[in-house]
Amino acid sequence: MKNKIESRKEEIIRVATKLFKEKGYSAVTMRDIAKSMGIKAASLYNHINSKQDILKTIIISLAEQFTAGMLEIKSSGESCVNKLKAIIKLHVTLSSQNIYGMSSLNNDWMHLEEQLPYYIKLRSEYEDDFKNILEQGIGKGELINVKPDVMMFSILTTLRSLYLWIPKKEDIDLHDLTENLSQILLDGINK
Amino acid sequence: MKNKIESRKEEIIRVATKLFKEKGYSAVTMRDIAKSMGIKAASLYNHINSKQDILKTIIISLAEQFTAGMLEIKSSGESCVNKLKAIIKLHVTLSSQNIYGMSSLNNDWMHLEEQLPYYIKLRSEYEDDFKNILEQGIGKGELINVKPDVMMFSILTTLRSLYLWIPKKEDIDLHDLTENLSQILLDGINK
DNA sequence: AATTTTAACTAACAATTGTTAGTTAGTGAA
DNA sequence: TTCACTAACTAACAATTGTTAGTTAAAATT
Repeated sequence: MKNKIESRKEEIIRVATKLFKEKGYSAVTMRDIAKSMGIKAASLYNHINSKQDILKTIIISLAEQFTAGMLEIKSSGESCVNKLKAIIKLHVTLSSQNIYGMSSLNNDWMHLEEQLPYYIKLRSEYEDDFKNILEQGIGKGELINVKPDVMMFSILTTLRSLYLWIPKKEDIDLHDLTENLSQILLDGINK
Repeated sequence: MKNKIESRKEEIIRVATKLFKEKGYSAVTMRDIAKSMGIKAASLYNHINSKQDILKTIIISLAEQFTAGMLEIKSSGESCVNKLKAIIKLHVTLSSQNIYGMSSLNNDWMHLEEQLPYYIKLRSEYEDDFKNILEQGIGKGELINVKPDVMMFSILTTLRSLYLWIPKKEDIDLHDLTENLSQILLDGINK
């Protein structure tokens, strides 16, 4: 059952994810998805339950990967600065592996229906964990004493937008990117 | 003709802008907009030409304000760091005055039709100007020598996402926010 | 008072939406 | 060979979409 080769269902989700990034969930029709695969819209329903379900699969799977990553970082016992570097790396990794899906995660989460409260819970907990790390860093004197809200917003929105930027640089080295981002986000650009 | 009081057309645009932020352009119907105003969808067409036209008005007007702001900064003769601070202030100002419209600018620009090339031109030029300032800063030794692409991406995506964050803090002082952001974006958070 | 203008309305349109029902050709297992 | 299964198809559906036409009551202008 679980083959290495892509199942038809996975293909639908992959194609849909790319279309969702280009036009947004609401502007993509089932006929668009079908046409991209060279079949008819009705045929999609042999493999998936609904359009909603495609979106849910994309978003929840990604959100849970971020949650799992944060859990590991949180309990790593590293310094706060190292935890922040690990968060940066987590975003670079997941974003580069899911450049299309990140768009739905960022822009189409409000079109989740039953799963909306669950998504919001995951996101809130992620942000709380992030903020806790920053607050500890301030408390221990590792970080400057600026409002952790503003700090988190600034860093997290940069990381959340990585998907917009990674595909533009085909030759990009992800390790370099992680290093450069860490430097910029942690130490600033001012000499 | 040009009264201080809001015209019906302006009211439509204001209401639509808010709905576009909540659900995205494609998911908002003319009947949604009309319902929010307590009238019927057909009545909207006494004041506006099309749904497209509402989006165009929102996005192009905002994009042109950013272009105008950048033009002023570019030719100010200030140091690069001060130019960057001015850009931060520009984004805080325009974002706080247009928290709903910024969402369309960021997420619904691809649904522009005739005006899409013009929008893309404005955006490219803005980013080129931004990058030039960074490159000059590096050349003069004001800024650290990291890829200006990564620097611009990091700062600009933070600034472009301000609209998501400003409304959450009702008591926010915009001057404080500008200062905090300048510190974080320019000098980092590492002590 | 007569008129034009404004801005709402109802009714309808053609196109498009997500989805279901029923059918059919091909594939692997019994 | 027979059988069940897979995955495509055509046809259709009810609902919703942006928009237009024609009407009407009130307000502004003459």
